[in-house]
Amino acid sequence: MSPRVDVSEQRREQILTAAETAVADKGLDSLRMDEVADRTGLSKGTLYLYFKNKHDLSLALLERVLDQELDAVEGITATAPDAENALRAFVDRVVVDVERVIRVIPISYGFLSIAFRNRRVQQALKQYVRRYIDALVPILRAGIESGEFQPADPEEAAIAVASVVEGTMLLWMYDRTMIEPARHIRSGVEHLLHGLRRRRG
Amino acid sequence: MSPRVDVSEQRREQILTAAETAVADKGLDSLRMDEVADRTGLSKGTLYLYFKNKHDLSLALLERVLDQELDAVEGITATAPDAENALRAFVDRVVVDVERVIRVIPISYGFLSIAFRNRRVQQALKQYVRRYIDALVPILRAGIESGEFQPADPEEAAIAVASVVEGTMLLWMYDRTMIEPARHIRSGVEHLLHGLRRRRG
Amino acid sequence: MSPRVDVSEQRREQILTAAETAVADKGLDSLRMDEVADRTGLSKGTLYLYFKNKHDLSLALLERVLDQELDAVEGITATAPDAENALRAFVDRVVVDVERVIRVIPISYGFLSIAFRNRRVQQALKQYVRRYIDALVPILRAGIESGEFQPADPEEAAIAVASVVEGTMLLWMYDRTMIEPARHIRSGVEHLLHGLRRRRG
Amino acid sequence: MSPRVDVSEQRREQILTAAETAVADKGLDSLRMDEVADRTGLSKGTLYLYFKNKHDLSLALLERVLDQELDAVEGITATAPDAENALRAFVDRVVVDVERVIRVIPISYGFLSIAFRNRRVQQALKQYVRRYIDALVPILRAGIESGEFQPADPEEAAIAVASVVEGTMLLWMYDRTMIEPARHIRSGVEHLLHGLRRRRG
DNA sequence: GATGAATGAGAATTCATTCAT
DNA sequence: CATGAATGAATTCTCATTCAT
Repeated sequence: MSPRVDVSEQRREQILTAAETAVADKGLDSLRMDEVADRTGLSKGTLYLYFKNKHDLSLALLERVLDQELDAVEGITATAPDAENALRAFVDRVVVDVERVIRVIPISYGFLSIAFRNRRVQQALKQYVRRYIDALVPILRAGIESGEFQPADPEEAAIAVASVVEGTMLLWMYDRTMIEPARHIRSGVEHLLHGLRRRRG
Repeated sequence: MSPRVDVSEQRREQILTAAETAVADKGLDSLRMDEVADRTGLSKGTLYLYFKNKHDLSLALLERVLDQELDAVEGITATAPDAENALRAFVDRVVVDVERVIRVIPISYGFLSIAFRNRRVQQALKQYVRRYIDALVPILRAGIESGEFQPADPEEAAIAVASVVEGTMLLWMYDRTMIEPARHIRSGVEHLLHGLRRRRG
Repeated sequence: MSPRVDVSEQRREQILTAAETAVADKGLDSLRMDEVADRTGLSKGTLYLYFKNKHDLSLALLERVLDQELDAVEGITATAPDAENALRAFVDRVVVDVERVIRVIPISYGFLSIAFRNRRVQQALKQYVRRYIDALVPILRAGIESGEFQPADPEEAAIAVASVVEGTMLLWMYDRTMIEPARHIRSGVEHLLHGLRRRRG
Repeated sequence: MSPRVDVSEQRREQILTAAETAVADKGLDSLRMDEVADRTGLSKGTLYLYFKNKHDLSLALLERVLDQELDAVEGITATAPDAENALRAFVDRVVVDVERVIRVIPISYGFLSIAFRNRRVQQALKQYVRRYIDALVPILRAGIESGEFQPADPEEAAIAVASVVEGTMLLWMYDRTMIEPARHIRSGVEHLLHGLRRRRG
């Protein structure tokens, strides 16, 4: 809204974008400051004007990746008529940007191993799950409260859905030929839905 | 088959065990040949008698971790009376071993980002999923064929179960306070079971 | 001579004062243009309008420190009745601003190691000693010529006095608990005085 | 005495010697790890096997310089018949290796500015003064107790002597043409001696 | 087989200096 | 005059790998 956009913030984004591409191309452990500089067209020294050190840049990258991920997830406005369709809408949305996800998901995985030791990583990851689950709980609660779903703990159900989504993605990382993310996420969630659904008669 | 176990194989195991502990303590990216040598009590040069280079050692480590994981999973002899209880036995076994898993799981995650670029890593991970699913399929097929479960694709159902197990574990890595692996793996699988179960009447 | 002090000169002083504080706080080798800019409130570029480069700034700093030091020393108007008391007045004056000295003395010391290699530093330091000794020689010469002191070379005696003063200060830098500058400078000079004094009888 | 000399200690010495020469040639602030490596004929990496980092190497250098200095000072066995001649012997010895001193003294000076901030430097410098004074006190005490010198505090007198020696050296660093260390240290100490001496008659 | 001292290519980081605005 | 973002050469430091013993 301000007439002059903060150049500094643009630079950070520019650098993070370059870093993200570099990581997507070569892996987190092959990330080199030199290469980030090259890809931005900036000099190496400039990177250090915006990030204290390489570690700091990496963490900022993780945070940005998770944020974008959450933006996608939270942006799902369930305009669906019922919980079941809301959940399907959710899955559709997740499945739609599987392409983007595959580029950046390994970034998060690369950080899992330091999550125990680094509070900032820990915070970022925790917040991610928290918000992810928080996006799902209302849908499930609505279904349970309306009687569309069987009685259940909404958070546990949300965690089940999230684990199917994230777990399938993970299996897909393991084997990209065996797992088809769109299909298997859908079928997994359908199985859950089937279990959740109230039986008539 | 020789009565005398190859000393050389013992050495490899000794080294891999040291490396595994090192990675569990400090993360894959902080793995140093120096430290492996220290933890083994061997000299640095000796490591190179048993592994071509660091990369080779890391891959051997990944393979060993996945193998041990599979040994646990495949060792589950379903002596259960029906598919439902066989699945529960499976989950119980997985859950029992969560302590060990948490130590070594980040090792696999650390390799996910290389999987695209390294065929040997890719093979190891693929095989892991393949065998994991292969351990589940028979249980589900039996249930479906016996009419205990509703008609479904056994492999898809197996993938759903696997994704719940692995996905919950992943979420747990993200947030160890929010997720309780034993409880949430069980409740996730119960939701699936509920969906799979054939409705009577 | 212009009624209006040169703004430019004010800026230089402002910068040198900031630099002096920075050096006092963190040592000469930790002096950073960045920090001088910060402490001045000026921009880094501006520093280069007033000093050709960092080296130039450092030298100006040395010269200013030595000048201030000399101002203090030369400002001692010996209104004393005799040489002995003139010398005591000198010491009193030196001792009085030990607090200021301790802040800036390390600055000179930091330059000693460059003195061999840099003519300008050398000139500044030489001039300092020259004027320091020149401030003392008249006092000692007066004492010697009046018969108050024994026959001696006035310059050698002046150097002895200066070495006690500067040497005690140096020892004090080495160990601030063992040496008390005021007390030990005084006692050192008293020993010299005692030796200089003409014996009666 | 052990049949096999510790190579590791030799290497440290070798490195420190190279560093000392480098510092003597170009000043402490121009010390480069690269150059030390070149001068030793070792590789850069090797330096880091023996010293944690550059700072650590510098401190070891300071410690070695001060130790050698003290070895020289403490090695003065006063076989002199009286205190006065013992003191002269002391001065003679100091004066004799002025050549070596001039090479290494600026090293200590370079550290004075961080003495406030670094405990290890502080300890090294403190110990230096302590041992320096401790080498002088016995001579002066003997003279005072035997009645050769006038009543005085032996430590204060020792500090006076030390300040003349170190102070003259310092002035000499300031101006190498004006000060002749041998001559002016001698004349300074003679003035002190004259003051200390008991007057007859 | 085993050792561990030495290596050196490669990466991160620093900071005086410049220059377009 | 003043600015401060950008630079990049210079330096420190790391660590997998080798090899003489």
